[in-house]
Amino acid sequence: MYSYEYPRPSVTVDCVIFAWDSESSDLKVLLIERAHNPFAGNWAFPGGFVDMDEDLETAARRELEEETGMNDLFMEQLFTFGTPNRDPRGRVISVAYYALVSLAHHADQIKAASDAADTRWISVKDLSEIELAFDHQEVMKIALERLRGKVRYQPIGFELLPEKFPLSQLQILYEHVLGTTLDKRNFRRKILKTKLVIPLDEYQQNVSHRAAQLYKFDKNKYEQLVKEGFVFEI
Amino acid sequence: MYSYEYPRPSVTVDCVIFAWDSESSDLKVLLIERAHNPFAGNWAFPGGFVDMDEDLETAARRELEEETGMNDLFMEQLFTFGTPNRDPRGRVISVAYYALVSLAHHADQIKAASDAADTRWISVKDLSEIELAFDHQEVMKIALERLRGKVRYQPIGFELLPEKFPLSQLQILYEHVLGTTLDKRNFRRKILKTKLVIPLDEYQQNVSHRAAQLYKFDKNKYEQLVKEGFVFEI
DNA sequence: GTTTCTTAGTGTTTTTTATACACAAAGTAA
DNA sequence: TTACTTTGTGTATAAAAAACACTAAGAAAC
Repeated sequence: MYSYEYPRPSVTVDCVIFAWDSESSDLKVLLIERAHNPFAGNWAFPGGFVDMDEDLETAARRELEEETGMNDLFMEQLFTFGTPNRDPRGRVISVAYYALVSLAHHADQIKAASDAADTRWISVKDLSEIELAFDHQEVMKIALERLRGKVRYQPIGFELLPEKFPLSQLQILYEHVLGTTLDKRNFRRKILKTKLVIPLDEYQQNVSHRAAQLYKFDKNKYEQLVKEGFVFEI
Repeated sequence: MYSYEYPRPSVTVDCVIFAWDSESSDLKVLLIERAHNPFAGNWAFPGGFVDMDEDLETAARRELEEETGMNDLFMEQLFTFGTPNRDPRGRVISVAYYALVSLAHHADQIKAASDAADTRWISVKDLSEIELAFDHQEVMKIALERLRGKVRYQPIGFELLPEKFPLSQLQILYEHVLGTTLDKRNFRRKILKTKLVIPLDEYQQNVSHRAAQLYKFDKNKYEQLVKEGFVFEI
């Protein structure tokens, strides 16, 4: 154990908050423009210090709620970044989390947050051209890899969609995250075979073409099936 | 940033060092018996404080080398544990890593380490009956889940075997880690189809039955194939 | 109100991959 | 020489993945 005289690192949490924008079919992340140095004017993931009596995930959820107004989102620890000079002010070890949220579903809450002058949803595909603070480009890279890897064997894609969605939206989401194209018939067959999506007696509204049937994800059924050894796979 | 008066957590690294004992076909981890309180007499994973100017992985590799005498092992960040009261002495955040090593291959170095009175290789299957310090049972659980998950889509099983091994050893290793039985012919076909194992003109020695042909893993070829988009899968 | 445009929704065939399964040959020990 | 243990090998069946194209619905434009 360090003596009290011995310097200790600071410990922070950072949150990569992914959102799927159904309108524009675009994967976005929430970024904050830094007002002060270091990296004033650059963008950074929301984050902050971990309180001394606070659990890491609790701290991450607190940051998440502060920025989006939402709790109870899908959230998972991503990676811990601790390169000695990642923060010029001193030794800062950052435990990164990533969260998934549907932009359409929570449009109202999120809008409040994103209306703040210094907070913005930025498309993942534009991110390489933006100056990110600290090692947040690296954080982003690892978050994307994780999302890509995980979406195939855990039904987390649904966390990014509104409660009710057409299957085409789900397919487009998968295609964007995985960076591939998928055959419509094969994709629908596969999804429906899992029995994890429930068809509703509702249809898309305000579209200028045939309206698609809406479905919802049956999370309870999934959790029950997992206990029985079921493994989701796309 | 915390002011210097504000208390900060300590940050440690802990290493779950997995080894495969070919002799007894047994998966083991390296544990240290604690001499002092808290948890005197209990077993714990090797670990220690991160120096202020030291990278996290560097710290983990330093601990690993101190305990096993080996460097350059397969090692990966596992998870960061930070529940406020996981260490009764104060707030300690532990970044856990896991490493893979072949017991047979490095028998000499490891023996030196494991000969120390307080250091021992303990079979994973006996671990639930052993009193582990801190939250190390939880660490163990997560390390095993990771190993099980990862072994199927990354050729890390080879890291646990000696340089030259018969295919039967590889199969037994997979069966133990995955907790299943595998068909010999199908398993061999699958492994050979990847072209990642090179058959040698050498055979098992000192066995009281027909000696099996030895193979070695072609790591360079694997890394090259990965660049071309190859995905290992068992 | 007919035409145009866009997206929804649906089956079958072929190819690939996974699974199930058994016996002869090698080599050591008794 | 016999018994025992482990190696090493092929085929047939079942399941899953991939490839592929047209009709129907509905809104918008003319």
